[in-house]
Amino acid sequence: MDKQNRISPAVIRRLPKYYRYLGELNKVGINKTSSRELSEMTGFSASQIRQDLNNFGGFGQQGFGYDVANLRTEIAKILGLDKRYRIIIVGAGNIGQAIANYTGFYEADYEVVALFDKNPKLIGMSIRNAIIRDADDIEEFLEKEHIDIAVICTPKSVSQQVAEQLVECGIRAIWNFAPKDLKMPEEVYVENVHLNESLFSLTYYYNEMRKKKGE
Amino acid sequence: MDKQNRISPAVIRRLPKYYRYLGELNKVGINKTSSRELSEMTGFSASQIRQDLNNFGGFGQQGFGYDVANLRTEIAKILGLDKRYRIIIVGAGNIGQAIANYTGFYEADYEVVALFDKNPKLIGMSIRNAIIRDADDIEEFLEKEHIDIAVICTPKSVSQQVAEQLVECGIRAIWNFAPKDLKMPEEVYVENVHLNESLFSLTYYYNEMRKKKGE
DNA sequence: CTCCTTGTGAATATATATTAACAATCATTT
DNA sequence: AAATGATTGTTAATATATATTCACAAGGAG
Repeated sequence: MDKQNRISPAVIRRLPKYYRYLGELNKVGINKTSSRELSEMTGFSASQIRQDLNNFGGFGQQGFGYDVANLRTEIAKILGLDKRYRIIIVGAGNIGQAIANYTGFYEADYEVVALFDKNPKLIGMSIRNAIIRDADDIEEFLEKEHIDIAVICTPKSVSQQVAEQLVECGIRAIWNFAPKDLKMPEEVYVENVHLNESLFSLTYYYNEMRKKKGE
Repeated sequence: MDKQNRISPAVIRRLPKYYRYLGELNKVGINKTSSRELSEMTGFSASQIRQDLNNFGGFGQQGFGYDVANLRTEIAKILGLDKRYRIIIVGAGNIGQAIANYTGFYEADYEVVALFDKNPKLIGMSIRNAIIRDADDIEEFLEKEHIDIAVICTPKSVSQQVAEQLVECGIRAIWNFAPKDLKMPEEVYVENVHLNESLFSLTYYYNEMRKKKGE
């Protein structure tokens, strides 16, 4: 009941997409859908969608389809979006502030509880009810407050060190925006958003297209 | 000479990582390395690294290894980082501004030429030499200026429409931060950064770990 | 009763990673 | 100048992960 239960990461990556498309259907007032319809919207095959969902149980009605709101709720439960998450952001520069202001958060129940920075000019400022605190107070803060997810938006030079400190204080989930691969014990899950790698890939494919067109 | 030459996307995604690690070696003053050493740093197998590089030619010296600076330059060429790119950012909200301020850009020769927004309060402001202009002037602007890459940081509700407008004006590379899958003709390359999907995946794995620990 | 779509399994295809092997060849040492 | 040791470039074989395709019984809606 361990290896058998393990769901392919590719499936997990698709769930948020299903969730998003179901949200769009919901918003337009459509409350019934089918794997075929979802296929047209998402570009994934109907069969794949059914198989993906089947990893977690049967959420549809045979011969009928899926109830949009219900399926959306079920996917939310699978992802854990039915719970509340308390977040801190370490590094309150451009990216850190942008994340704190990011409204996409609030679709689910994520709450940015605090930001941390070294820069005295930033300390004391507040962003959407969250105060920017002195980075030296992280440990003290984490002793008192329960935090689920830490977002690392520091310069890469200190990211590893910051991550280790956070883990020492009990953090087990890191959303890493620093352009560095954090070396972490395996009980810590790190989700990377490497913007420069993303941009470099884009650049490669942009040039490939230009070559193709030029020939 | 088409299907044979096509390089797997997985390889392309690894190149920026090699580039980054070589940069770090360079910075520390190390000018010679090997696939074995790179393997230890990156976590990819030495054999895989050699195979990846071999897709593009031989950059090392048999019996010796790789010259760090040279290999880095070669990877830069492959990705196209030896050229200059002119960028516009559409949507000058939190994310748009953060991207404009993002210094990771300037490792390579990317230049943010302008931002665009609808909000009169933002229009006229400037961020690092780039002025925020009226979104109504995008077409006019693109007629006069050559732009390589457009970054979409608008709300999702208008992202598709904005993208179509950009493509009409000749844009062929889009870096999309809006939580929406853009439907584009195939001569346009879209690189998505879907922050909420990233966060939702993180949430899933965070909960999986908690379950494992709880049992 | 009919039609439709799910849930499910199986078989196959494709993409990617892993492993092994080794000749070629360069730097270094002797 | 020759021997040594190291590491690339390269091919091949295999393993794994993921996607695709087909099929169809089961069961609910109408």
